[in-house]
Amino acid sequence: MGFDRELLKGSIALLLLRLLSERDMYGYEIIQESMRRSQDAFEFKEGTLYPALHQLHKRGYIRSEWRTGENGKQRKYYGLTAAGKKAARRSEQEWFSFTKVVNAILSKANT
Amino acid sequence: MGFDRELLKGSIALLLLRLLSERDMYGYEIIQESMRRSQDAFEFKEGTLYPALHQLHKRGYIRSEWRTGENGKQRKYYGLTAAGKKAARRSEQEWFSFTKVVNAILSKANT
DNA sequence: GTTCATACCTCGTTATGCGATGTATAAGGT
DNA sequence: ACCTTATACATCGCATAACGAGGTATGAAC
Repeated sequence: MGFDRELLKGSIALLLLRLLSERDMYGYEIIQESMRRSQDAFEFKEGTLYPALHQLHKRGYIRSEWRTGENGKQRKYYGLTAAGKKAARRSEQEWFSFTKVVNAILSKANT
Repeated sequence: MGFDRELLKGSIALLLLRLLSERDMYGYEIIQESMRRSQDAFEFKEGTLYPALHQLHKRGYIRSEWRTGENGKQRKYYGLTAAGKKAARRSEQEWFSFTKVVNAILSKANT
């Protein structure tokens, strides 16, 4: 991943919820899309992604549906439920306030 | 803590290193100081703090020293080693680039 | 016809936050 | 004198989670 792996924790769900709030996506697409947007700095591992998706599903935040892609391959598309959309907004808010607090502590440590 | 606990992971070491780069502090002081700076939004738990400090010590990033405070109580002061100062700069850099990437993914998800 | 990209998944290891719990001292109230 | 509270250190065990490794299946390309 490039980053200290520990930094990632907690932001996984946030990223998934926000990505899916844009449009329905299938697993492999999520991996590629997040790499593309981060210029390969960020790479979802499959061992991370699928369990995370399933967990969000279990929590009722996402729904899943098999569709056949243009290439004839079966793809499992994931999308947000109503609760998921709420959770997306909530977790994004939490992310902003969290980074704000960390940055506050950091900046005061510089003086 | 208020936040999704998972968000914290990985930023703990960062915060400790940056706080100690400012001045030597003892454990209890770190807890109070981080609460003060975040307006009580951020509270280090003792079960989190001390193991984290010991781990940083084991990695050679911090040194510790018992001193007697003005109130007559024994306090264990922690400070950064040379390696710790380097690690502080490194982890701060990593934090900034990490938040940049996450924000990049988030912002594109809004369009 | 074999290799590669696509596409899904699970399991076990490892790491870690932190609640619970324990110890000890000093201060302050009653 | 006694109790509570704040200070100050620490450990242990539970639960959670990232992810490397491994597994299966399909279509395309060479």
